[in-house]
Amino acid sequence: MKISRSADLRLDCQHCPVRHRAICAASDDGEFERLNAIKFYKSVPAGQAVVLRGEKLDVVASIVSGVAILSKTTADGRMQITGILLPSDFIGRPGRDTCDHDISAVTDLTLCCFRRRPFEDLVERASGIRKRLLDIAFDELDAARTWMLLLGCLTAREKIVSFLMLVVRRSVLPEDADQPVRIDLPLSREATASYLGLTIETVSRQMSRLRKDGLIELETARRVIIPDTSRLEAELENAD
Amino acid sequence: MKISRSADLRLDCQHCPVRHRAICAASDDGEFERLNAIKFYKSVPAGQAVVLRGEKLDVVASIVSGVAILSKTTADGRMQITGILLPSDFIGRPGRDTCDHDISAVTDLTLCCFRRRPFEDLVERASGIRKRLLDIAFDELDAARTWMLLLGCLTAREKIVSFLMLVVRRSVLPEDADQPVRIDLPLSREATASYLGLTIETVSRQMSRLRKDGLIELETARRVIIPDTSRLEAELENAD
DNA sequence: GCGCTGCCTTGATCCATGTCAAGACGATCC
DNA sequence: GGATCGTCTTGACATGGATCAAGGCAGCGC
Repeated sequence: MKISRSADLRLDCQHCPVRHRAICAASDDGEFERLNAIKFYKSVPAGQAVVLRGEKLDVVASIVSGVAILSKTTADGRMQITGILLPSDFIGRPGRDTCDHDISAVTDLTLCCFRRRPFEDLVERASGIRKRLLDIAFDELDAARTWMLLLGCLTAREKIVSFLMLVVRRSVLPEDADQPVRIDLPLSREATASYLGLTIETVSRQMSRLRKDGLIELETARRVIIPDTSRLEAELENAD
Repeated sequence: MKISRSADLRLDCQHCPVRHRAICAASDDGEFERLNAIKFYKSVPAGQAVVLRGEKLDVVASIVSGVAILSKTTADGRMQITGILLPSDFIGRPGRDTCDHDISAVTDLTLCCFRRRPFEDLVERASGIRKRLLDIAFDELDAARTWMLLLGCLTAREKIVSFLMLVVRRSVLPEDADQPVRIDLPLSREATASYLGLTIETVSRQMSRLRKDGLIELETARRVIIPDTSRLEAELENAD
């Protein structure tokens, strides 16, 4: 990733939308100040790569706004999306200067970046950040393993329902979940297919079947209304 | 996991087979002494669970000898193995007292355990252990994501070849890899199937096809001879 | 309005892998 | 040796999802 500071970004930690969930969340005042001192913002336009596999990556970052994907690709071009990155999610690997993933921006992205070395030094000294980092790593690991269950064992319909419920959980407040819910899918059909280990056509067909079964309505291809989330979730009673 | 100390285990760190690869690897003398002071050994017989999903787990541990598996299961019994644990691999999650996985012993197991709280305290104070732990977590994460590519994109044959090569890499010295190699598969056909997101029958058939194609020989079902590892690996030229 | 272009949907067909079923093989016990 | 049991292999068949192919539809530039 080229480190091009975005002069037009004047975000301030006080008003940062991810202040309480990102890597900086658990830091006390002193740690926070030091993080603040070394941070800089960066924008990445939709569709552009943030890093490619094997490239040098000498920053770590939090996503402030936008959606990115982590992916791996086979030599002959088959791609698997291994994670969606939403605001507050963490990018990069302390202790290593290369990346073994492709990361790319799905929408326009704002990143809060830290040069890796100063960040590592800070992690050494700041126990709040350190704990948060370790927790983030283990949470990601749990999520990856949960996704392995999905990829290896679930049917196409269960995969789609799992994906819809994932978006609901990340974008709807728990207290609103018993009413009809409208969600915007962060991924195209193609990206969804790649995330779920399916093809575009299968994703599309299963969406149509869920619509015919009355479990969802499609306002547009990317905007979904779920009249009753518990009924949709019930489709997973054999899964999870 | 019940903490039953094994009185008959008198292993000593000096002669520990995983001394240089496990969580203790990067620790300096002082840290090492303190780890040593709180460690205790535990045996788990083959087939027995180490922890079940949701159970309390108030220790962390390194595998000293034997093979264990991490797995997740759906409500109706479909199982996905999410990782194989071999000697030097790490079990447990600092900072959390429950486990969201099943872990079970495939062979008789010897674990080097640390009660979680004292271990966490030590991690706070010992930077060598801390770095090693973070590195282990990120390595596991990379491995999990690589496996997602396998589960989502590879064919049955490619999955089997990947698995065989994985065992080769973990059990054969690099300098011996250009000669015919004999490996003992750590998993039954059933467990292999579950690891690869396949059925027993498909695993068995693909092994037979690899045999007919002259890429492997089957001394027994679990003991495989690979006359030419590079030729086997070439089967993956479209994958990875 | 019209014609692109990119994304999505739907239908027809195919095939890799799953499912069901029948042995084969090896270990263990008597 | 023979019976039994668990594990593995092989065959016949079924099917979920992939592939191939043909439009539909919304956004955008002209």
